[in-house]
Amino acid sequence: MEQENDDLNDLIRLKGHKLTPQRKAILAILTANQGNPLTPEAIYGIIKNNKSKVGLTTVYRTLNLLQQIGVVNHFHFHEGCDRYEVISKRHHHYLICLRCGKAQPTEVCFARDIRKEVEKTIDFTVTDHCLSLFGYCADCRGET
Amino acid sequence: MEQENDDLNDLIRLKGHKLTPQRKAILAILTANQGNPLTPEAIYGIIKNNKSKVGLTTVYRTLNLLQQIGVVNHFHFHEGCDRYEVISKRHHHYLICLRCGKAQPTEVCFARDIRKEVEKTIDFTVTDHCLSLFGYCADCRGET
DNA sequence: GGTTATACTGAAAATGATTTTCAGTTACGC
DNA sequence: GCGTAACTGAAAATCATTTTCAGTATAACC
Repeated sequence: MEQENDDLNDLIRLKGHKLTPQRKAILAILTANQGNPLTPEAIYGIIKNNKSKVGLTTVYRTLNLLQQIGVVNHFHFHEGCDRYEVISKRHHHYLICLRCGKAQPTEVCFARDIRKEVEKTIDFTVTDHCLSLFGYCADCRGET
Repeated sequence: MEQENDDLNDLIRLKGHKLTPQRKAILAILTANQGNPLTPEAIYGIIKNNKSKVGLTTVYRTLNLLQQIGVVNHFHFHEGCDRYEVISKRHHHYLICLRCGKAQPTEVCFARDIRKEVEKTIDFTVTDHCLSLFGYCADCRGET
């Protein structure tokens, strides 16, 4: 995990940005939470729970930077705010429960097929996609 | 088109809500813009360009109502605001150009396959999904 | 067709997420 | 080590959206 972070830390420098303690802290939190995309507010909360001290502004700015250099992805869970996660080797999407709000990852994705199909019919080059599935998790399905 | 609106207007009453001129106006704008999901602000702008006068608050409230009774859908185009469209018989998704921002609909969708595949591996009932494809349209592909 | 309760509307204020500003601080190339 | 350009954080600004509340209008009832 430390190893992993070293790589990502190096990437920040490689892309011409400064490696500050704030950026390291945010990246560490994100890598410790793979499979659990976090809101900026949640990241800020985790930082406050540790001794560290990073402004919320910096959390937003760092997430934008990390997204720009291709380290993190963001998701919309119909919540009014975005969630961020480090991009992992295994492409995945989320199943969001409409009752309890919990999100669980799934590796099921037909993006390649969709892309191929789209590009066959429309003159458009697909480079990215965003898929979220909504429904009810095992715990919530039975409830009224 | 008028015919179509009559059906939707009736639905508002059927679901126990009052049919006000404001709601009729907003629904008319939405039905006149199928295949072109609009932001609340855009709807408000169109209303102002006509003689009509509807508050922005009412636009938001009406969109929520229409969504609740299953008349409209909303989309996220990574813009910071949602877009709304009347639900049509033909299920579709959008291709959003990362340069010019234009969105074009496509009927390509593997939702049924994705759902089946997900439910085979995870104990989760999928009821809805949200898919957006990003990339470059024919006009923008060549540009620097 | 008039009356009335209740739902609806609009302006302004409140909220919540995010961005900008700006003065002070720090990483890192030299 | 030094200097500069990039970075940070607090406060203010912005933008989308929701709430509040007093006034208004729909449609159910007579």
